[in-house]
Amino acid sequence: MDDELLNKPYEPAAVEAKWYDRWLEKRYFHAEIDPDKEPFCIVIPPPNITGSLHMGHALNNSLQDFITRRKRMQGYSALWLPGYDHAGIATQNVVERVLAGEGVTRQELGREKFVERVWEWKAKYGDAIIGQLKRLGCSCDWDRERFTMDERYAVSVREEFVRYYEEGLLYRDYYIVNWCPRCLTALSDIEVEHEEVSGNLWYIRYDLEENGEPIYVATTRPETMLGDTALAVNPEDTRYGHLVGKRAILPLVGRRLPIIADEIVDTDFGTGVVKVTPAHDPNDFEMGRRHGLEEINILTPDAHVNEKVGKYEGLDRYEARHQVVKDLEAMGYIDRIEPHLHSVGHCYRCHTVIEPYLSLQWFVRMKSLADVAIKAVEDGRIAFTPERWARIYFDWMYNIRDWCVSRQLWWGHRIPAWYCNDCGEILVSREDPTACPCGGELRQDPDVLDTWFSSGLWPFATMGWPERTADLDYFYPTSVLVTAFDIIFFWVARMIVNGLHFTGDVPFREVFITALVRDESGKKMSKSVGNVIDPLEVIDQFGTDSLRFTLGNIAVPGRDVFLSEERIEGSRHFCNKIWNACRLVLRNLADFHPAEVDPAGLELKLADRWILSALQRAIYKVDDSSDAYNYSEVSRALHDFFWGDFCDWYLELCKEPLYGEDESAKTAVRWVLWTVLDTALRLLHPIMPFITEELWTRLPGTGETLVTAAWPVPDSGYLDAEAEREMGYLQDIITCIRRIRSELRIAPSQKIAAEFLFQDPSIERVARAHMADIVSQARLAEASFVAAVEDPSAYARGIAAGCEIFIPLKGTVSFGDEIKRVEKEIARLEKDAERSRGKLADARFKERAPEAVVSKERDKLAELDLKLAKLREQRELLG
RNA sequence: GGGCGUUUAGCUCAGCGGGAGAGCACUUGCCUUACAAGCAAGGGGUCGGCGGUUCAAAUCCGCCAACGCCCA
Repeated sequence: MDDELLNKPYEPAAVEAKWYDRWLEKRYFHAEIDPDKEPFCIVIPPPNITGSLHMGHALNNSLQDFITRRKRMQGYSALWLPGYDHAGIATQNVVERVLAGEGVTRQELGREKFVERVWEWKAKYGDAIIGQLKRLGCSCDWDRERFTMDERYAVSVREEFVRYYEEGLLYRDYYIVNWCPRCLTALSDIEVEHEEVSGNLWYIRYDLEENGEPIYVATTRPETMLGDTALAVNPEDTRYGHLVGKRAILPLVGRRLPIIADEIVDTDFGTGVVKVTPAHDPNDFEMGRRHGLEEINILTPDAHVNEKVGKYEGLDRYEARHQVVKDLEAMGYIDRIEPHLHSVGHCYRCHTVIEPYLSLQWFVRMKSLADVAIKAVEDGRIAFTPERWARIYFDWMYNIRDWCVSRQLWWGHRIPAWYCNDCGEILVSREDPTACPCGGELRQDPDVLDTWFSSGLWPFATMGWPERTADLDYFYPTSVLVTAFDIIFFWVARMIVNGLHFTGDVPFREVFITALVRDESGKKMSKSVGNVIDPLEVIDQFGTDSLRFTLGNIAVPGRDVFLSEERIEGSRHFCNKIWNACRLVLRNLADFHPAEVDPAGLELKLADRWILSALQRAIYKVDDSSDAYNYSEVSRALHDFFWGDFCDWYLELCKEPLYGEDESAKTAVRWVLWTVLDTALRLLHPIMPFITEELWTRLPGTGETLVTAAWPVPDSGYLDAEAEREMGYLQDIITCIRRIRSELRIAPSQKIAAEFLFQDPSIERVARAHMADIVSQARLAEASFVAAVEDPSAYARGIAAGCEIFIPLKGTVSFGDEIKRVEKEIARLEKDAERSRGKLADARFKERAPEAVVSKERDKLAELDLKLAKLREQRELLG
């Protein structure tokens, strides 16, 4: 063959570089609005611009590409809309870290300069991410690439804010929020990660004002006592009923604290009396509002004690804790200290301990929005796969709380609210206002919006909403969202809420929740642990298709997946197998013209009919499993068909006619080879786009690209149960002889004679008709048919489907080996026979089990008994 | 505290009511003209434990244990 590429093992790098550029050049990935086609649309979960893509992205995007490519081949106008997310807090942190390396803080740089720096960062990493998606082979429509901070996208976000405000669903309030003292911003409830931390329970004595009666109060955060404005007990708690309505003295501070009764107090916690610090605990805050308590904020935004508590001012919260405890102890107010395990919230971006903090923030009123969103999933307009994730969604939605959307950051969508310095009026509008109606001076809210507030518009803002664009008309609602479970609350739920609210329709019809990728020891891959496998390194080493096939292979729905290099290597072997099989076929199809062949006129032999039948089954299986989002099954079906059926059996069996003299047989085989490869490469394309493209375009009579070629449709006319059954006999006979050869250590180069004694005439007919195949595959010198064997002890004796096979033991073979072989076989069959006999001896089995099951069992036992009889006879003859 | 998931061959995992499977690793024999990144054959498992349903359970149900995750 004169083609250099095909003379070597598969080299992914050259093939990948060649094809992706060509695909772009030809704009195959561009989705047109075509009324004659059904639309299919996926919007990418926009990766953060904080850095590069990890293995989770590789999995997620490989699967999206699989889905999109298959739909495109099925004739849909398939749009995969790409983009990335500005990721406010995460990106701001990353850039701040870079600045820190230069010895500058963002405050020193100033807001404007800082934001410029972030844009520079975005330019660099946005490109890097796109480069990675391209290396992965992603067939995104790059003409429609979007970024959540695009000017056009900002219009959508502004519209969202204004509409929510106008509808009364957005409000501004002093409220206790989750505050990150390092990021210096408010966070929403779900941006807080709770962790069990071992701390202490400090029992502090408060004295009753009227008579000095001691009241013991347990707390995990003694420093907050500085902001206490009450003590509380449960109204049902008989131990403390007499205290309610009286007052206690706050140690160190001397403030008089009312003692209140509130149902929220847990009688089992500590002593049953709790301190109430409305400005520093969410429960206390609620209690405080119910009872009209004073809210005393004792901390600065960076969690240092503020000027309200003279002596401790300037201490950070942990120094303050230490000092407060020390002082209390010195004054005899500490009753005891117990070790205590409790849950502490941490910032999901920087892992600093969260401080519940009173501040003025913007909130979205969620209840009514959530009700609509719940209904959409309940009535099936949106379906989750795997289904159980819907429950996670419901649980969260049912217990929804108002969403704090303002962030004290610089990187993000600026809140479109202006405050009048004179009259205090709040203006929220689509256009920037210049002055207050009262004539007063305006200042814009300095804060930005939660990133998820903007990404919650992704499926339709990317298509131009609030304008009614042609893209929205055609592609919206999108078809399926492919993402990981960890952002169901952050993102999936909010897109559903926004989609229903603003477009009146669901944003997507299905949500496919993919697995999380873990390393080989089961840990979540993370940079800090250092166990990440970089997708690009894997691609460099093994090729994109190997990585994609591996990711598909391990993608069992509903389970986290483990990735190891060994596994990827296995996929590389599969690539190479495909490559080499195609080399064999291609070198024999050089002058083959499929268009000139009339399939109806071909004389198909058993192996041809069998492989065509298996091919149809592979199509059915790939279709069913793809529709069920079970990519592990898809890749297994492809692997088993291509390697197990096509390479191991058909390619070996086809050589005889392929290299033979019979022209019509040759034509038939060449047509089958062509057909199987053509179809198999189409089936493989969505998961292994590069290698299949390279090989398919080399097949005679195909086309310039597989990207837009038609997806195979199974032809039930080729399903052939008879061929499958008969091929099974041949495989059984061939394997039986090979096993004898192997166990008797007969070298492959040594051709041997075999005598066949048939019990089953129908099998005999098949075997006789295909004896040439048996001879070639089992490496026989000659085959003969006998009615009986004179001296069986001179033979190795194999029992296959419907026949006995005798192989002369001419001296070269040890009788001892044959005895061992036969004994082993007997032992194995006996186990099966015993179980089968037991079943059939059970009257209730015969009564109640379906007839088909019973007769199958009977046949099985009869066959086993027959085989056993022959083998036992052989064992005795061998002495 | 509430919920979910996992437990099958040495390793990683499929299978989820009727004959225990794959890949890797291991053993044996092979450079057989597509492929040694390969071919052929083989060894290896009371399917976490206990109980139940069923003619039949790795598969369905209950309890328990271990590990992991989510929510509070």
